[in-house]
Amino acid sequence: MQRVSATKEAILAAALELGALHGISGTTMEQVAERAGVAKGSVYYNFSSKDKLFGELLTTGVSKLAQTLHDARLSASGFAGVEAMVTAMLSLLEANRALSKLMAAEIFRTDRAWQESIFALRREALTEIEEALVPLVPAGTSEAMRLLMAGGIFGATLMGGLEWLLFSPQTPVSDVAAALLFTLSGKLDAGPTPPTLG
Amino acid sequence: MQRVSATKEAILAAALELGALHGISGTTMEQVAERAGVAKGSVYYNFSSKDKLFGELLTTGVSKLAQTLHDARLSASGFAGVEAMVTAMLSLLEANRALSKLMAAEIFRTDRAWQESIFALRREALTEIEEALVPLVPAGTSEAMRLLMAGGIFGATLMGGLEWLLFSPQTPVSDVAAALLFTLSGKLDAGPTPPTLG
DNA sequence: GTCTATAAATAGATAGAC
DNA sequence: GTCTATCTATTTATAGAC
Repeated sequence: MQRVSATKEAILAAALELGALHGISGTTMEQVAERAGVAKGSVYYNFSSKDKLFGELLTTGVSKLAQTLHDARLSASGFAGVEAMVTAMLSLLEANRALSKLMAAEIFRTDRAWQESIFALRREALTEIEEALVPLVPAGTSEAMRLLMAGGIFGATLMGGLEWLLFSPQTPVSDVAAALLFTLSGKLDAGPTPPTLG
Repeated sequence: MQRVSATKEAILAAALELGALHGISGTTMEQVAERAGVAKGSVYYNFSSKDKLFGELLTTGVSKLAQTLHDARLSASGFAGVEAMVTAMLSLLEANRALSKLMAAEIFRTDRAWQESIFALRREALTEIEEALVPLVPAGTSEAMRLLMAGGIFGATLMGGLEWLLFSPQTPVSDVAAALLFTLSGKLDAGPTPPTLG
């Protein structure tokens, strides 16, 4: 009584790897079928269109990322919460390299069929970080500013993580987390300071 | 005695806008020609292939980014140098939104014809940031660690910048810079500390 | 230098046998 | 559920008139 069939799993895995290598538009359904070890007809039997296939892939992936950040945020408070989120996100990137590359390339696209749901999930992930920042920024800081900061932390982790996985994958995750957190610590770590930001 | 013809300029501009909207693989030479107001034959007269066209576009763009970071680094020392680089990069992103989106989507692709030159230029940009970090990190910090930090700062600026331009473009660049720099200040700003990083 | 027309290959998607 | 075969449209690229 498995949730999804083995064929569907194989198709999703093939699409993920090919999408990370060549982008979504650069990946053909024929290639997906070949890599999954099935015929193209079987791909269309499981996914009615290319958009549906990659939409499901990305929605699931970003959703998992948001959930990971949520769990990490609840695991610690103060700056330790941010540390936990960065570290958990790095581990997720390491365990899902293909998905990470795909996300990085697709997260700002504005012309996809699945755009709305991805944007909503991305916002969900950012909001997790933003909420962890509330007690760490000056009292008068607006939510918009906190979201920009959250975007920065998210971007630092995603790009730093991809830099790591592509160009120095032998570095242990703890070192990468330490490097990224070093650039983030300091004022955040010191707790609330007088309001100087809009 | 212009360096490039008006037609070539129009083609490059059209390719840039369309590439930012639909990705490179998702943009056709026919669309580029139409948007540039020329026939497809004229596009191929100026660029022998689609790869050459987008390769030139990206190479020029990332090169400009590296140059911008270089100039900003020389304009100030210490943490002020990092501040100058982040602010200059944000201004560049704002002035070249389409290029920014294209870069974000393409900078980690590993299957492009122009991959090597882009990777070299990206590394050049990162090295600019990395050099500015030398006097700001603990004495024993390795170059690899500094490059990871640089990747984080680069990613924070790129993603924070795109977040800004896509979702709250009314925010002035100074506020965005302040938000991103707030998360980066602190330990960096405080100068060298005892070596605790590999 | 710019155009139209077209070649040659490939894409997403469907039909229908098994 | 999975396959082969195929339809239709699109894509990169070229040829050759102007």
